[in-house]
Amino acid sequence: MRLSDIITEMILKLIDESDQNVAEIQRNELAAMIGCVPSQINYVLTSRFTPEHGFKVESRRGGGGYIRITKITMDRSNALMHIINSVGSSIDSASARVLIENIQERELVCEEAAEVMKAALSNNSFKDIPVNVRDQVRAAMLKQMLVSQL
Amino acid sequence: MRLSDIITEMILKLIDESDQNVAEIQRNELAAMIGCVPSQINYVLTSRFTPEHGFKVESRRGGGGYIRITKITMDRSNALMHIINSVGSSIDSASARVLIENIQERELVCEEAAEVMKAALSNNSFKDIPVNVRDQVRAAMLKQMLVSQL
DNA sequence: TAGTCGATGGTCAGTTAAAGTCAATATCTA
DNA sequence: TAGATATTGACTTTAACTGACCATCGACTA
Repeated sequence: MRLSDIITEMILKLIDESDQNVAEIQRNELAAMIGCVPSQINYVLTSRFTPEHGFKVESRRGGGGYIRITKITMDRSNALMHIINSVGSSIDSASARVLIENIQERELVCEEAAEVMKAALSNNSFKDIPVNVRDQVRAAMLKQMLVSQL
Repeated sequence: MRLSDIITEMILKLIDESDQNVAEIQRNELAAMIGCVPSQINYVLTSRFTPEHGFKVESRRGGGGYIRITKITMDRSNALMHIINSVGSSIDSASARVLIENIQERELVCEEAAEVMKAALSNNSFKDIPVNVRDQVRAAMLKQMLVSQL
């Protein structure tokens, strides 16, 4: 059995045992328990606990640091997830705007958040970004912002 | 639990209990009560009770010395304007994140909006933007987003 | 009134305790 | 066997914590 699978199972088990769909781990501790290098934990997190997989990962460095993995379950989040997955690797300005207005109307995000998203994606913000990567950057950013609302 | 968190909570509680948004402590006494070195109190004060966090700290040495921590209250849009004006034409990722966390803590924007801002400015979103314009784009975008919340 | 002494708080450089990144290498799988 | 996936470990960054030494204040005393 692969290391990655062992780590994945451990984390899933921790989430399952918690009543909040959250697992809070200490990277070094978990690595020691499993017997792998700490950075392997990062690999698993970035390859299998991504937003696309329905997870949110937060962390803090320094003494008393931690990594918190949350499983997304709610309806609103499901709808958002669906939208996130529908955004490809590139999106033009007009489509992005329509999309944001749509999720706002459906009350998937609050008005303030929607305003911030529109501001972030505005032409004004993008004017120094080379044209050839704009739509790509916009898509990545849009997804990142939507994920933050899960 | 971290020492810093314990100290932070103690101070916040003292402020909360006072009717003037002020806590007055004796450094050595508090340190002894918690069981840490006195300078740890300073660490907490400089890392979590700064003006950016909305606090003012005054102190006096010598016999009968004290440390007085005051919570500043300011009108929301004035505070936001002040912050927008303090952002130059370029800002690095870490500074931007700190800034957003501050305005969130001070409740100048709602949590959702702050999350969106952090997501938009994350390194992840900026991956495809040429390094030489990143900080510039970030500053423009940050200001644009803050303005959207006025 | 000047000096000094005890009681405070302040500073800073160094240590420890995390987590993050990245490039090199290994292993699988189509 | 080529390309995707997995694994490793050296190096980086961030946050918390400590202790030795410094600065300031107030009171007391010669």
